[in-house]
Amino acid sequence: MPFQNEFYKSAFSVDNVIFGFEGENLKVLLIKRKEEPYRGEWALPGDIVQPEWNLDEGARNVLKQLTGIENVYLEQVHSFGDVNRHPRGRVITIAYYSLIKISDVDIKPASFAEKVEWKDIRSIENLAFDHYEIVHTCLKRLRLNIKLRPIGFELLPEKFTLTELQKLYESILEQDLDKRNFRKKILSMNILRYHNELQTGVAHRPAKLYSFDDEKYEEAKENGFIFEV
Amino acid sequence: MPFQNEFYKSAFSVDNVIFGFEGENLKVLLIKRKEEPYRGEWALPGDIVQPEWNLDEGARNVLKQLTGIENVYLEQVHSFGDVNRHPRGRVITIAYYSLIKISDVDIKPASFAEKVEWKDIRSIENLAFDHYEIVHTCLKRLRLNIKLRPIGFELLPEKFTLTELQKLYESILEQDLDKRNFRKKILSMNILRYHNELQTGVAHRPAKLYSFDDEKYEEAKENGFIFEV
DNA sequence: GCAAAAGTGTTTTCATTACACCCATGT
DNA sequence: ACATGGGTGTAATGAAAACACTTTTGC
Repeated sequence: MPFQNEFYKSAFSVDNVIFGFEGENLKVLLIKRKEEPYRGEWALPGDIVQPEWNLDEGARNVLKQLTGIENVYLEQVHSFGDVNRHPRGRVITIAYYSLIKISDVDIKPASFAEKVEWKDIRSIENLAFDHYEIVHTCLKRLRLNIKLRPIGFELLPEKFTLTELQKLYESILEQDLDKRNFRKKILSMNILRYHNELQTGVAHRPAKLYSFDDEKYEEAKENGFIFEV
Repeated sequence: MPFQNEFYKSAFSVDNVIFGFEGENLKVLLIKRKEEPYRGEWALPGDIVQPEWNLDEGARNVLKQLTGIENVYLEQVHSFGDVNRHPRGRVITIAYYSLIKISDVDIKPASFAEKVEWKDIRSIENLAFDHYEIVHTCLKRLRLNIKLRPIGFELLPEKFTLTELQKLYESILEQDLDKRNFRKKILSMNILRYHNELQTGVAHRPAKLYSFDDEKYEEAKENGFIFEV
């Protein structure tokens, strides 16, 4: 098997830090490895890049295998290639992160994983390989980008409340935000659509439901609007 | 030669966008290729990453071979791995940029290059492979980072005038800055050292010479200072 | 009627912008 | 004396921050 030989000398993989948001917590989809090395340990989902795949396709495939979903926000972050990062040989990995709506997903057990679970970002420790470093590098990048691009919405259901959006920002940025100022800023951007719909089944005044309006955003951009939180 | 076989199936390289600054222009060090593919065309300096090198080392080696210098600011930017980006097989390249002081450098002819030259960033067109895209991806990253970190100094001689610094920012950001406001902002950061030295040999009032003071910067950071231009 | 989160405006504070003239040197 | 870039301060503007109470619903 020539591929095996080659693999253990030098190979490329992609690893995908799949972010989701639930309740008030940012989560990452991790797998428990079924095979050596690092059998039984938690790790990022990833795969060897096949010769006929582009890098982004590799990252999308990882996601699709695990969750069945496609068309998500995906961003390449960094490549990790320390000589000794993989105990079986030289493997350079290209790290991506994806943003998905947890509610859209039914996790599929994957062949290479004993378990697949959403883990709270703050509870993550001790991952296989250099995956801990990868997760935190991606988190740092997410923190930067969420302030500069309207990508937070990718983590929320189609329709969401402003409080949910605020909690999302707070959990990613790890800082509290002022409710009034946050709402003022977001609403003044004029990139949300209000559906004349309210939350139901909550034991308090129901909140208005909004969705991100891509058309409005594109229009605003043409008029010189620059997203920034 | 097993390496050759493997190389032409799948390999990884580093490419280094080496930025320099001279006069009022941002420059990039390019080579004219001596060998196929793309013989005679301008390209980025790069190299195959040897199995025993970390990625950063690969990028530093490229720089060292070409200029003899070490200890420069280096940053990984993005990996490019489109299936067809290299006509001879699958080659994934990891792009870096470096910031160097042109005055420190005596360009060495490299074995793989017919010529090596500093090219004005605005004059660059039609590079080999996907190197044009790589240059512009790195430039975009530099534009972002130069606002958020005190790295502009890496492109200037040890001692520089405030006008030189301003011109540097203007050429990278491609926008004019107000002289008084720029100086006020930079000086108020308190991260420069004034040497009680002036420019000499200029046909106008000589400017004060400053250098970036790393100690002051570290101290300021500890007091919560965040660099931003 | 009580608990729980939604919703809402104004003032203060601070950073950014705009702007024009005198100064020191070489030729 | 003139050309060239160096050096400087203040007022106006606008964005961000601080801050507390009323509203609507379910139980």
